[in-house]
Amino acid sequence: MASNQLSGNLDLLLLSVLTAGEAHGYAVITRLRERSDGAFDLPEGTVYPALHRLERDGLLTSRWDRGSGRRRRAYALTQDGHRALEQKRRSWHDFSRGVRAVIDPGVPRATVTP
Amino acid sequence: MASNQLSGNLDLLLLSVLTAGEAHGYAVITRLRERSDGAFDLPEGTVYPALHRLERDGLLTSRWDRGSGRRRRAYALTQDGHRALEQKRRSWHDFSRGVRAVIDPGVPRATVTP
DNA sequence: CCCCATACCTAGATTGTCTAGGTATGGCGA
DNA sequence: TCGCCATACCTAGACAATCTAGGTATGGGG
Repeated sequence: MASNQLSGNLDLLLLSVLTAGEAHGYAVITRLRERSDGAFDLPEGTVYPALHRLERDGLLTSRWDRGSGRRRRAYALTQDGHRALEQKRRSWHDFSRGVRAVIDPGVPRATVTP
Repeated sequence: MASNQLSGNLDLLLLSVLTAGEAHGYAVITRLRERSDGAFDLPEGTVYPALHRLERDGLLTSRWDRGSGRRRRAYALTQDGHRALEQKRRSWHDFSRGVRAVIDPGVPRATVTP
């Protein structure tokens, strides 16, 4: 995948994989890789700080999980997190529609006003 | 549009609007805004340095155009530019497919191997 | 003849992702 | 049983890209 292409869309991806339910950081990375068929294989140094930032901004909560022997920090979406996810999904659709409109000149956009 | 969403995809957009033919920087900004229905209204401080970078990397050439009174720097795609554009289009398609796969869990991807 | 849209430019701020390190441990294979 | 690897977490600083905020100049319309 191109270098810094996911800049600005990482939050959308992280929040998305957490809609399936609580997960810890390492599992987020794994899920992301699996769900994208290997396209998104993010380094830990990218994901952990991003999760911390999202928690700081109130979109995620975390708890230490000692269930399976090994210590894990499990993350879950907050109410604000769900709202932000919806907003970011819309934003993504607008953005990708914009890109398509620019790179596929043949296909005109639907006109909004009659 | 979300803050830094176009990070990593700006080159794709710039090269795309230049496939229609030679254009100068200001016109690139205008075309981008029009073609995207206002979604991409990029500041000059973003576009001019990006054009310089693309020229430095050999994807664009430029010439000073004194045709219409006012001085303009007209940019055009090079051979490498065309190739890079194709590559970036493919990269975009892979990326957006990946995002869709992650954010729309219901829709499974086509399996590549039989 | 004045003003605004056009047209160009750049230094530095900002931000986000990645590199490159580090620590710790549970479980499996030898 | 013991060593090693995958799991699991973390952070400081590098790096790259975009944006902010300035600046200059000019042609043409009102």
